[in-house]
Amino acid sequence: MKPTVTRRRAPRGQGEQLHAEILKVAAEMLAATGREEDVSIRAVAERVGVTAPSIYLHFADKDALLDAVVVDAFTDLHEVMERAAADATDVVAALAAQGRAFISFARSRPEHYRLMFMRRPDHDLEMPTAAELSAVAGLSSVIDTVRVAQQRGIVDPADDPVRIAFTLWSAVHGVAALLIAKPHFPWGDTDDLVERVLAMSLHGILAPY
Amino acid sequence: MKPTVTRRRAPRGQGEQLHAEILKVAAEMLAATGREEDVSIRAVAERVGVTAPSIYLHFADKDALLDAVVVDAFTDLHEVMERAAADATDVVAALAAQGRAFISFARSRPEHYRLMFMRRPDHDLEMPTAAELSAVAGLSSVIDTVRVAQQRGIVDPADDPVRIAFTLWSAVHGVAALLIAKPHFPWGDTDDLVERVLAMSLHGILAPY
DNA sequence: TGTACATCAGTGAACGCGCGTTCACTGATGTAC
DNA sequence: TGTACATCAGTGAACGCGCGTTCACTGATGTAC
Repeated sequence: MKPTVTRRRAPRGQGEQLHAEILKVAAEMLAATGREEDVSIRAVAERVGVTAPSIYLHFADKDALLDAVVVDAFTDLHEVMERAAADATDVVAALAAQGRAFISFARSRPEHYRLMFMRRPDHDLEMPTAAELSAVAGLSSVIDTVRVAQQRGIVDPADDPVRIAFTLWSAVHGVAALLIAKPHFPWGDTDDLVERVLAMSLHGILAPY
Repeated sequence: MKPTVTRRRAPRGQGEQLHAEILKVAAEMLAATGREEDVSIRAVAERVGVTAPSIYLHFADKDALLDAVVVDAFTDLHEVMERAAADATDVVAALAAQGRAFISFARSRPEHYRLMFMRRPDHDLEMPTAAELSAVAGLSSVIDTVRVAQQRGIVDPADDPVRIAFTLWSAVHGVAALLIAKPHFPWGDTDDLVERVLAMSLHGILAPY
């Protein structure tokens, strides 16, 4: 049971350090191996250089560990979306940029994305929790952009910005999820497909009302 | 290891009967329990009224069994899509009907849909196979409808109907997949969301070119 | 400055579990004579 | 028509596996005196 890589034991107040390292390794392994099931408590422990039971000093159980990874990913996504909107010069460009950013986040971290948006819903059955709220937060920047578009009269101001955002979200999630799930499908130029989805969605939303 | 439900042994030429029954039970269990991992060889065998090893008389291994379920589901989807197009009165209505049919197939058989379109891609790494080809087939009726729309001049005839179909597919998959993955999310009226996605997509596709 | 002691981060061994799969077999079914 | 036999659908027991998790513990670290 001895981990192959040994590490120095943390000094007194430093328990947090191992917590962070476990989290980082779990996220890395998930991204690398690509299979949620392969990120076992034992494997994470070994990679960190610690025995399996010591994981439980920092996380209640395996679900808690994965949840923490997901929360981190939601935070990252939120940041990415905010930045995309900030860099754009006009509203329509901002919406397109956010869509593009969302999809490229998904494609660059497919296994994180999978846990965030494609996982079986057993987990959030009981609780809306941090992860769920962050998901909403990830959306919040799109909702903001839609609101601006409404103020400019580019999008129907009488409509509900939240539902418009959900609609756009569906489209970008669709292409992202398909590309992740079926990478060997004969898509042709995938970037072109992404652009087509964005163009279709924006045309559809901006259509004269 | 004795199955709790006993069944008559199949007469000589009738080996096929058990094959079909295993397939049916596997599909049912998948739909009912909702978790791919819970559909174990042992559980299927018990439900059929047979011991686990006899599954191997009919399917090479667990993957082969699940693949067979998926192939069946693709066949059903293809049928649903064809029928939706046939019942519509004009091309635009046909496209909308196909989108609606696709999404409602997904929502009525979420676990089958998950295996069809949301599964980790390990499986089709080596082979495009029956399942993949059926997926294309499921799409083929949409491609046909798009072609008709192009002939009528409703959609840009210079564009590639296959890529247009992929784009539409992304949108409908998006809303279907989100509703399946996050049933507890505060969507509001989900049917309204579906209609919005369809309206947006069709507007986007039919936009004056 | 030196020693006894409390703290608590991390260990090692073990648990029970259900899984997919294998293997040598059994015994009902159908056939040949 | 009756009997010996071949076929092959299905059985029962066992395999090795990796998993999440528990529990009593150890021993380095820091503190009190």
